[in-house]
Amino acid sequence: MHKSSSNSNGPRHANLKMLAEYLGLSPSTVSFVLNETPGRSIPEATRARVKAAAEKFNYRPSMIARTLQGKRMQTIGILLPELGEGYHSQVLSGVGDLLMRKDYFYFTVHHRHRKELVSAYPGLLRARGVDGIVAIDTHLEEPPPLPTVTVAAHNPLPGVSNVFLDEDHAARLSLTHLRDLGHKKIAFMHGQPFSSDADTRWLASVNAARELGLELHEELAIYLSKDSHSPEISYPGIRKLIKSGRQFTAVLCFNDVAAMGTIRALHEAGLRVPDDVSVLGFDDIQSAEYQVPSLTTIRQPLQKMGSTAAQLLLKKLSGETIPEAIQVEPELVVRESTAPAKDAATRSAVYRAVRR
Amino acid sequence: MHKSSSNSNGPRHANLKMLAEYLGLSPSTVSFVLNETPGRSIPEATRARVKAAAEKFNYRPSMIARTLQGKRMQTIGILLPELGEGYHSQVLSGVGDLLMRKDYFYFTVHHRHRKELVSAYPGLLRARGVDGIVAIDTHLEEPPPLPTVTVAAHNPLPGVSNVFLDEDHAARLSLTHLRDLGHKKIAFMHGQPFSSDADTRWLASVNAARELGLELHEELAIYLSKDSHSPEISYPGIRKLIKSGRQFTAVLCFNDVAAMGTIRALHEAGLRVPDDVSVLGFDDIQSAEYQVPSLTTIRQPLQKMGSTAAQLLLKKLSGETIPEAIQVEPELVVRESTAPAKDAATRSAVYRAVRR
DNA sequence: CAATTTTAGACAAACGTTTGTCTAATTGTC
DNA sequence: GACAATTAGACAAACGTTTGTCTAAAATTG
Repeated sequence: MHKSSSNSNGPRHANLKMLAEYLGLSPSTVSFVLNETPGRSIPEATRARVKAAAEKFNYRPSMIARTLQGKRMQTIGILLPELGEGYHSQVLSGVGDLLMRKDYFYFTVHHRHRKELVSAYPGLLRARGVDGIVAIDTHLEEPPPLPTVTVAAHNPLPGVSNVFLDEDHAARLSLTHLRDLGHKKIAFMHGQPFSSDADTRWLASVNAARELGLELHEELAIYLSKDSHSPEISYPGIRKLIKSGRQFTAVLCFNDVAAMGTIRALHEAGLRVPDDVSVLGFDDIQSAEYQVPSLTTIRQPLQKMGSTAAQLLLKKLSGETIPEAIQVEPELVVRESTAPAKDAATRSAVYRAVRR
Repeated sequence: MHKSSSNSNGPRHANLKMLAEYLGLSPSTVSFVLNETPGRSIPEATRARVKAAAEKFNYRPSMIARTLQGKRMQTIGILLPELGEGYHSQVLSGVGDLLMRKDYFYFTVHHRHRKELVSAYPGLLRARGVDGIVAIDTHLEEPPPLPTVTVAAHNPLPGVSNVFLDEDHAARLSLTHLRDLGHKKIAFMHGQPFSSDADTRWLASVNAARELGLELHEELAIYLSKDSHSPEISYPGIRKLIKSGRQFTAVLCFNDVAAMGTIRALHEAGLRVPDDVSVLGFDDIQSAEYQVPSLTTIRQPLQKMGSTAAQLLLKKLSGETIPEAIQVEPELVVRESTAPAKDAATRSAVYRAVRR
């Protein structure tokens, strides 16, 4: 049970005291040299000796002890719903990349939308000395006890900056594209209720549709509910829609993953994309470009949203004032999964053929 | 520049001393109660008072201070080449999931295969108090100064356990499948040199091919080199192969992502998968199932490899002896991207047609 | 040369815990 | 009732840093 010397059996690891003793100096002096503390006069000769010794013993100051002194740990905590592929991991990668570039380390904690976890984690992170928090697509009930920046927040919180997509712009981009291709009967998808974007995106679509003079048929709405990040989320909904016999020439998907499931469901029903039905994705995740057919989609700059959030948090930590709302712009990426709508007659024929 | 009260202006956060003062007890007594330290007699009444106060002030002991005392931080560091989608993030998700279940936290650090980073990170992690390291697909030159478990290690290291796939089994599975479908002219892919699996997988394929009486033509070999995790890695290689006019009826891909690029390249050349060419993936990443056509692939239990590695590390940390080599078994997942080989005559005709 | 300033560094407190040792009061035993 | 044993808790050292205060020696000034 005891561990005497957990791994290497050397004399633990070099610390300030050992270094000081070896050099015949006091720990404080060594500390001054290594931190280049201003206002302390240490001759160059001594500085050199100290640095050489630090190098020799591969000394690395304990962040732990340093943090106990009230200094920054250079560490932040990232809260997100889920590990694995898709939206979250893209944002995470943006956050992580920037943090590493700035010599920050980070904890990743996932909560699967469970309230107890979401509320417990900030405290646990604080106990581990993190300086701040980035929360991605996470429903925070109250501002955490640490400087925080959110990405795709579920609700505005005082003192917490939020990085989010311009959903109105996104909705206009996607619906304009479909309208220009002649689509009128468009199936819509509503994201899972636990997704922060679900309602705003839906609302934005409704507004944009009205603006563009497109009708929105409730019978063509698909409500996602499955808590999954694989394409199966949209599969049953699309199958049901196909079986219902209702006509549609395009599907506006909640995200690219849902678009993949949609394409597969259509494919299995003998409907070709984009010849028979156009499919529009959302997010532009990495694999969107390499699907067959490649996905036309609304690109969210996910990595950039992540890095922006991280950057803002670091600024906040260094005392700067940062804006509360940071809106980023989407972009329409036209690929193969959308095409001009067929006229009604052709469509009906296809439908009859397909439904047997 | 100074920060007086970085965030909330309350009296910082509850600590042992404050709690003790409030209760009229010494910090040690409070500590004994909260940690249920055995061998200390504290009457139930006092215990209740302490617990109530801790609750009231939302007291959370500082892991920092605790770790300084030599206790475990309940934190591990995860080393991997890259953030984002694919192989690494699946393994990461397995590791992260298990760690969170065990109330461990973790740092993720990525190094992009850069040597200086790989060698610097273990020390930096130690300075932050991590108890151990999981290194995924990472080329470690020497055993880190902390208990370590690797996944898909590049080279064996003394005292470091490694979780890896049974590549011979995998090669037999894939080549048997292709042989049974009648494929003889099979294009092979060699992974990027920085990928730990590249050589072993190649060698395993060569061996399995010999075993099964399949010939391996060097002209049908594709060498990946691009440091990317998008399907573009295989795209140029396949295009070149097609242009060369060499005949092949199947492509054995290094991974699913490469398979996606392969399918796309074939598709663009007017070759249908699996009708004209069968494509076999490797890994079975989440989206493999939802490609069109869905990928036949060799499943690596990536999540499980991650969780196994994490589990082993925790065991090691608690003093148990763990095996040095943990081999996991692959599984053939047959989907749509492979089909019986067409006979040579048909193939040639197709080729002529395609090449114009 | 005496007085002052600067230099080079030591010393000690503090950060928030854990834990070994100590003590006063209470309880139990004969 | 005298003694021992137990109970309830205090006290202090330690972990590895940082940092404010102090001091002896050296250098500068008049």
